[in-house]
Amino acid sequence: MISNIAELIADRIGTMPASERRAAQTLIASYPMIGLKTVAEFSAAAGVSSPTILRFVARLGFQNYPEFQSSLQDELAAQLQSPATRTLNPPSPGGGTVSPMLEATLDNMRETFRHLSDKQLADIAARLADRRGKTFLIGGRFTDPLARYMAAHLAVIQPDVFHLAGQESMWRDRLIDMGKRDVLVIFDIRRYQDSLVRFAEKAHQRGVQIVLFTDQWLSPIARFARHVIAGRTAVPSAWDSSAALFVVAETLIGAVTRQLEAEGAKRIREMESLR
Amino acid sequence: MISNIAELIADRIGTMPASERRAAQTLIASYPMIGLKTVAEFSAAAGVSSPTILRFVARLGFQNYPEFQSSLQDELAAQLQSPATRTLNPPSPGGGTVSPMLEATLDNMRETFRHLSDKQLADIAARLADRRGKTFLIGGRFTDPLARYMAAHLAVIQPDVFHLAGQESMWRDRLIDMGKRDVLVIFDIRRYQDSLVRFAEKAHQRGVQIVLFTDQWLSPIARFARHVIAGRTAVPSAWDSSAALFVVAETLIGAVTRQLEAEGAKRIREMESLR
DNA sequence: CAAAATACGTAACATACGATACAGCGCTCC
DNA sequence: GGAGCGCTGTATCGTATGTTACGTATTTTG
Repeated sequence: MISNIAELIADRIGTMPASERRAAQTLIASYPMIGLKTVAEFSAAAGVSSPTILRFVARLGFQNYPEFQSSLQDELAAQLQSPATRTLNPPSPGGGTVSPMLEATLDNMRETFRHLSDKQLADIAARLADRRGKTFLIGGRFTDPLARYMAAHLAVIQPDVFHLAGQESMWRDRLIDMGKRDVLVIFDIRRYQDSLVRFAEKAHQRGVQIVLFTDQWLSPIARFARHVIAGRTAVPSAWDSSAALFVVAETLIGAVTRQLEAEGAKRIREMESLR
Repeated sequence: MISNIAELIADRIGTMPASERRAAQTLIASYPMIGLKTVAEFSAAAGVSSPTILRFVARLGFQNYPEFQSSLQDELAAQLQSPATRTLNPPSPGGGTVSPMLEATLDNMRETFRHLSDKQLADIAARLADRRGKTFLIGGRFTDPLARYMAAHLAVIQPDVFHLAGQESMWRDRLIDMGKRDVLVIFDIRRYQDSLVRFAEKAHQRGVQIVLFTDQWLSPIARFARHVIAGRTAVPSAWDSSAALFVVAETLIGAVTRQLEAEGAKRIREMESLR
């Protein structure tokens, strides 16, 4: 049963020619506002001609453009009157595949942040913003992208940020550059990697401050860590979700950015001018 | 400070003549839908003549009727995009000071999935699970980690998954391996990277099916993409958040895993035994 | 590889829409 | 009670908008 236009589009987008598909995608991207504007504006936004928009609308089963718009408006009106139904994409009747996943992920985030105090985040952010030392980041098999992501952002606002990539022997040797004033950010969730544990231990012995992103069962690295962030990772799936940790990482990036606002802004301007 | 048209009307309704007041009340009664319809419909609903509607609109300070409508639409769009401003989000139970960052991120996810149907995700998952071709993944400056993350997971459950890393010249040459049966997953959010656009175009010309992860403003690559996922990226910060896209990526990984359950399980067992 | 079919845009067209001019009506204030 | 003013609707006009016809480009099929 198809109850709204968005679903209708999703249902038929597969049978559409390229240009009409572009129209469909443009509409979905800012649903449903573009559809309330004129054909000319719609076509310009989608980068196609007006007849294509009209053909697209006709393919959806409408007699003409105004009828299509009325339908969108009715839908909007219904939606506005009962905000409760705003959980659009109705709880997919039957074998709902998406919702449980998303729900679990959102729960994970709420739960993760519930166990995370503002103070803790502020402390870590202050540590990362403290520019007397260097910042190293590293992750495990599936979490290394998180380390990269964080490194990419931190590197924009401050110098001396290094992502440790490549083979174990490569980054193991970087230990020699690390000291008391430096920070090592490690991402490690189940199954915890021995190589990372060993690396963390060595770094710890050299006095490096370790910030650990892990799951709720805590990687053994927690022993050596100055700060531990335990994220929820459980989702209805065979593997673990890193989404909560990702959001914590973004939150930290935001906090650090704010602390370094002054110099950060200057830095960003400089970078722009280097392009 | 008057921020929306409803307030504006409430402010001036006292100074209006009878008929215009009727227009105002009619609009408020089913705000803002009537205002999006034609002057004729509006006037009929209010039981006044069309010139009265136009005078009413003029009195609110608009030059003409279309301008008034655009203003209403903008307002509506803003409202739809930040559900937080609607009082339906229980202000974080427990009264803890949750960072606005987290709130924005959660909103982004809800909003992103609101524009994303199960069908769409299922289609993309089916495409990715279809093992007649290869899967390539690539991302931009800040989104490449997402490509890596997805690649790492997909590679566990199926062969022929390649993350395109390193210098542009490196992955550009990989084009020669790509054909009609292959899928290219691209992550590209503002500021869109020229190199990626060029790459996507070339791949498209070779018949490669492109799955694009982008922001709500749509990377130019959308032109060439078979499937477009538009995630919300706005957070109270200087940069854009990729969290919503991350979650979509995880959801897709989950869907693909489920589709390949049978062979996937076998594959994972094999891998385990290789350790 | 040729031929047919489909997709797409340009440009001309018709109409429905917003805008305006004007006249009638009621109200207020000398 | 009459003159003036403001409010409102009817009728008309110009135009922006949706629509359609047609030619070219592209893809598909035999």
